[in-house]
This record gives sequence, structure tokens and C-alpha cells, in this order.
Amino acid sequence: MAIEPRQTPIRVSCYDCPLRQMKRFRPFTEAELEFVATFKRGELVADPGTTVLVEGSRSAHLYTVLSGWGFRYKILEDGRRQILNYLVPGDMIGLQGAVMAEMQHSVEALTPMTLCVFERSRLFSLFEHHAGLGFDLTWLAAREESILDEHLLSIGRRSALERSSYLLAFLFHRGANAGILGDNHRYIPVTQMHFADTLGLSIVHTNKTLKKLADRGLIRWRDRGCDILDPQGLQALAGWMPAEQPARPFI
Amino acid sequence: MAIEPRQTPIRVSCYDCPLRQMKRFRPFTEAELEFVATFKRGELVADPGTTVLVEGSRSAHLYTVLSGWGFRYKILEDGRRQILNYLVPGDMIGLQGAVMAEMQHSVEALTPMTLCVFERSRLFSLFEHHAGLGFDLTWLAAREESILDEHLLSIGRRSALERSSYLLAFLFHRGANAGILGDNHRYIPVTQMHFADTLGLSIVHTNKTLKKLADRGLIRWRDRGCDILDPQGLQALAGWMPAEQPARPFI
DNA sequence: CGGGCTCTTGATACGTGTCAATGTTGGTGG
DNA sequence: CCACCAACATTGACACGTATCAAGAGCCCG
Repeated sequence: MAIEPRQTPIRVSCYDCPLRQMKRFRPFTEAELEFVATFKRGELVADPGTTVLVEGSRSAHLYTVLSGWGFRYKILEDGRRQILNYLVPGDMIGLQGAVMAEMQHSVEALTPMTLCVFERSRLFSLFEHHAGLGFDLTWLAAREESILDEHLLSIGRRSALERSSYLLAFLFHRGANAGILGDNHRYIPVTQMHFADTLGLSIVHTNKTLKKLADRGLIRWRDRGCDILDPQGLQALAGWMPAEQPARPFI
Repeated sequence: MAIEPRQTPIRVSCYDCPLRQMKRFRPFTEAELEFVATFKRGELVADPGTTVLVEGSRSAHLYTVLSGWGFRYKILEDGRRQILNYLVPGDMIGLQGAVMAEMQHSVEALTPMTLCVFERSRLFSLFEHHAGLGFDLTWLAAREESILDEHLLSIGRRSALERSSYLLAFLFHRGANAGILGDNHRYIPVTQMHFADTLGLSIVHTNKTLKKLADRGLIRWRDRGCDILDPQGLQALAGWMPAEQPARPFI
């Protein structure tokens, strides 16, 4: 994989961050915005398929997803891979590094992806000077935890068909909230291999299961990803409802 | 289940909290200790098998485990249950409630259990006045996330035997760190049904799998729980190593 | 003494994994 | 422009792991 993620100078200023202007994020105070602007160190640009962060490395940075889809994963020594969660704009990466000595998971880009790079050494000063931002970080971590809880329930106790439906409904929900679905298409850039590695299933059985969903008209496969045709139907089949939550923070 | 958890007045003062004195927790400043003491509202005492917190409820409190074993879980409508993680002294419960409108999981006691009860409404003032404590909360949330990552990997990609070994090694590690294992016994108060619901396996198959581990001399079953005889062996079988982490915080 | 739990074990059914082969698509280089 | 290759999707046959069903034993507690 010759293509490496490139760290570039700042091209998107926090002051006119396109994400921040979206209504689903809580607004910043002037002081907070100013702090975040000095907190930001650069940008990381990654092409699809690129590994952005590697398990076991020690990163001096924190990241926020500015654009694109990605995912977090872990692998066992013999190569078995488990995808843990997906990343959409507004998500934060690398908080675990403030706790553990090394990264405990890797990150890969699904689409072209841009990350904001922050200096981890200044993390504590964020807590010191901007309690609201500190609270937001905890908020984000707690929400990630809540998502992982649902994934665990799903992998542990749902059948292959229910699991698949849940994951599709979940991705639709995340993508829609992040505003990256394209109104008519509702396209999700996840291959069946990614599905398999998320669901804890083999690729073959994943294919057969997804086919059932396609036959029922819930999804349609195209261009190495899939269109969500009937999110409600998927939710019903999975027996899942997205939990309500207040306006989310964004750093 | 006639037995309800009882909220009692404070019996253990934060100033002479038995947990805080253990060396694995980071020390508090005077000011922090003072704040936490006023933050604490009471104690919750629960007998084994008692449901301490219920999914879907709106709790005005946060909790820290003071003594005993417990676990977090979710259930599907038809009763299928998934245990998400176990609770030992020093763990915090209910941070998710600061984010989601309702509790997203339930909590049950495995042994007699005591929880410290904190006022959620004062959570923000914790961030405002004690950046260090705010940071600690994020720390705890990030560590929980990291544990859930490992569970996901395990359930999704490990075989029944590997999974069981991982869980046993994991529980041993957590119990040992929390100092609740009893040096010679290394007893873990978890029934095979709990194991099954954690591993995403049926109770019958869990039994057969655990028996293999017992036959190999890695564990021994007794008194509705099990003794960990060979934690190293379990780790090796699972292909798992606990991640190194600095002194943990405790609130 | 009886009634729950929990643990145990064997027989059988079923869901999912593995193997193997084919089709499709998009990109690359001659 | 075409040949080729790599990655992904698809399908069928078969093997294996795990679930389900059923029955019984040990234990604690009322």
C-alpha cells in the first residue's frame, strides 16, 4: 500500500468549519472556538483503503473526522478482523490514547477522509480552561460506549438476519445524522467484507444473508456499497430503535 | 423479586474511603477530596441477584462501585440477554445517562454490593471546578470503551473455547486489580449462565466448553462460581494480553 | 421434605463456516 | 483498444460448531 495518509497544513479554519455550522451540533462560545482553533495542528487526508492509525502505535495526536466514512477495527494475530464501529464527520478518534499507553485499535478510511489533528499534550489544558469542552469529550466517550453496548448485544444475541438488519439501520441512522447520505440514494460505502467483519460472520454467509434483505426490497447492492431502501423495515426486522439524544457536541 | 436495593445515608465518608487508600488509584488533592465529599449523596446497598438499575429509567444519579461484583446488561424484547461488562470496586456507572435521556442498560449485583450515589445535577460543576476530575471521568469512559472493544473482538471473532478463556482471564485481571480475589482462592462469583450470556453462547454449550478448560486444569468450578487456577494458561489460550495502563483514577 | 437453581450429559437439529468455482466490474499496462 | 488482473459479489455442496431438547443429579433454602 504505497499510499500513505498525508498530514497537511490547515486548510479549513475552525472559524468557518463547515461542520460546526450544521444545526445538530451544539454551538460554541467565542472563547471555546478560539481555543479549539489554537488546539488544531493540521489536517490528515486519507484515500479509501488507507490505514490512518495503527494499533500498537503511540500517537501524540487526537483527531476529529471532518469528512468521509471510516472505521475502527482490531485484528487477532492470525488475521481475523473485527470492525468495532464506523466513523462519520464529527466523531473523535484517539481519546483512548489519553488512557492507554498505545492505540488499542486501528483506523481505516472507507471513502476519501479528512481528519483534524489536535495536540494531545494540550488536552489537559482543554479541561482546565473550558469545562464545557471537557464535558463534551466525556459526552462523546459515553456515547461511543453506548453504541458499543448495542453492537455487543447484536453480535452476541441476534441471528445473522437480525444482526445484518440492525447494522444497516444503524449505519443509515449515523449517516443520516451526519448528513452524508445523499437524499435520494442513501448510499453506504461498505463492502460485504466489511459487513462480515462487523457482524462476526463469514463473508459467504454474510452475502447470503444480505441477499435475503435485498430480495425483500430493504436494500440494494451497487458500486461496492449499498442503498438503504427501507430503513423502517430494517429497524423493525432487527427490533431496534435509535435512542433519543440531545444535540451532540463537536470539537 | 421482593428484595429492592436500598438507598441509605452515607456510612463511608469519602475522607476515609477504603478504596482511595489503595495504591493503584491516583491520589486526590485536598480540594478534590472535599468536592467529592459534598458530591456524594448516599449509598446504595444491593443483595446478590438484585437489579440495581433498569434500562429505560431516568436516573438523577451517578454511581461508583464501593464494594462487590456486578454486571451491566441489555435484553431484547423476547428475553435474550447480553451481559456487556462486569463491575468491580472503583468502576463508575451512569455516565451514559448524562448523554442519553434514559439508561441504555441495566445493572445487577452478583455479590452484596455497595454503590456511592452522586448527584448528576452537579456533574457540570465538577468539570467547572476540578478539571482533574473531569479528565478522570473521560479517562474512565475511554477505558470502558477500550474494554468493550476487546469484548467485541472476542465475541465476533474468537471460537467458543478462546472466548471463554479470554473472559476468564479478563475477569481474573479485573478482580485482581480491584483486589477482590482472595489470594489463594482466586474465586469469581459468576455462574455458567452469566458466562453464557456474556459470551453469546447457549448455556449448554458454555457448560461443555468450560468443562474442557476445567479438564485442562485451568479453572475449577465450585460454589456457583469458579476458581482461576492458571491465569497465564487462559491468556495464552485466548491469545490475549491485558493492555498496560497508568494508575487509574477513581471518583 | 419439596422446589428452585445450577451444573451435567447425550441425542439430534440447525445455523454458520469452509471449500470451490463462476461472474462481474474497474483499473492497468501492453 | 484489448488482455489481463485484482477485488468484490454470488452460488452450491458439504463439514462443523453451536443451539435445542430432554433428562437427571447435586445443592441450598424455605
